[in-house]
Amino acid sequence: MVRVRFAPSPTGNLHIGGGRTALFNWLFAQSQKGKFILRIEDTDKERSKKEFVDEILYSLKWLGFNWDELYYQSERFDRYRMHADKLLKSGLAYIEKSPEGKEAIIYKVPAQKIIVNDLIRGQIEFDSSLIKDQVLIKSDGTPTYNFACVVDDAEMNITHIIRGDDHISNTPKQALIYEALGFPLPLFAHLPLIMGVDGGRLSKRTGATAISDYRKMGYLSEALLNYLLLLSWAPGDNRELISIKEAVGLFDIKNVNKTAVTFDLKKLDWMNNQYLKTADPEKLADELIPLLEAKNYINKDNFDRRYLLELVKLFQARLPRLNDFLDWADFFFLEEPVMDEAAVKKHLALDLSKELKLFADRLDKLSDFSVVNIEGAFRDLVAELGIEAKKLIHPVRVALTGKTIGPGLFELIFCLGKEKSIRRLLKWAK
RNA sequence: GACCCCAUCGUCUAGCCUGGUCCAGGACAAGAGCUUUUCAAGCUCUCGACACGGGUUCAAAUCCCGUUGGGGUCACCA
Repeated sequence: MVRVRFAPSPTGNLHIGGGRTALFNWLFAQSQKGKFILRIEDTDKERSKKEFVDEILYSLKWLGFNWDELYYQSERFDRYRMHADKLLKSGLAYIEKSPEGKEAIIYKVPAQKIIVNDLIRGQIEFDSSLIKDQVLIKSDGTPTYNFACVVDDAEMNITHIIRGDDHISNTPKQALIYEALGFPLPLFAHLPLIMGVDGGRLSKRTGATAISDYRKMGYLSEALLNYLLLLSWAPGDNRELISIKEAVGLFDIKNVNKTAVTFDLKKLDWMNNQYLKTADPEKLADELIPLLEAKNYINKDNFDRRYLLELVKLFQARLPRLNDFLDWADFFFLEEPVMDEAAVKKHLALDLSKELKLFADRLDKLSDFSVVNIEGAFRDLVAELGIEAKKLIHPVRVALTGKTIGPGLFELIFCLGKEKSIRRLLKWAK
């Protein structure tokens, strides 16, 4: 039975790289009908924080990863100690005393060739004579990463270790410890690193790094997952939109690429829009409600949900991020639209009092205020006035929304309502 | 610096294992146009890559070697 693990350290949020590692582990487990184990590597008492543990678990759930088992290294110190003592007894490790008299347990690294077969990269060779003796248990009694990691992976029967490229150089050190402890070596697969647009490591300077930041910006988890999936893996048939469920059936770890990749926000935006287009408006509305309330656009205990759903439908196909709805659709919630000065200058500089008054009047006279009738009234009016439709469409749009861009004008007027539309039109008719 | 990893359009990739069907395909971005209503939506088109040098071979993006370039690791952090 395949058993993989994702082992984050709660010294920070779950970041993009961690999310991707979790994704490939989870995907591999699902595709192999194996188990996905979560292990919190909280041996560093100073830097590990409960809030980060909570944040990581929350982000993993948001991404849709459910784990079969959960462990905390801080609860397993006796296991590490036991195995270290074993190595001490067998003479493979020794004690080193610090000037203050504290004792650390050090593993004596033997000089030998170490060959590791990587599922993605093939054979990798190392020469352990280049590796210095490794601390197993620090003088404060806590285990080091490489030691705790091996003890846990072995005791938890982990069969495949799928992790970032940056761990390649830890692999020979760990392989030696497996051997010393008498544990069988698991299989390894090292994923290429995700770089920022500057070519260096993904950092806050080059953009948001935490998974939760992307959630807060209005990215759908399905879109982020799909994007992350395509970073270093492709189904081979030129398809880009692949649901995580579908990916389970198509995924093969051997097809994962070796090259480091760049995290490109532009493509993520495109992908997010693709998912937003077909997303359930009910679900989108649920996510927007707290945000709209924070802006005082609605009162969550007293608002028209059906109306909000109409607005969501009006915008969802054109939003890169769900949160853009807040700015793009603000004029529906505000008493008066926020006017874009450049738009006013471009489309409302000329005096259109007559035309706007007439259109307001036609709207007022509609007994059935429907999209079709609104458009009909508008088309009739411009025909009578003998002007091009767009000569009036743009000014009307700006008067109503304050913006030059947005959804189709007639649906927009329908959603805005007769009264509000007329009031905003007349404001520009002297 | 030492060790390790990597190398197809600006970016993500297909092709590479099993050499010929590739003067290299797709997507994002960019540019142009269309959409008698905008664009940040949609449609169409354009631009654009096998890092370099040697081999092997009738034939190389594909195999081998080297160079260059990029990245990672060298903690009693994980």
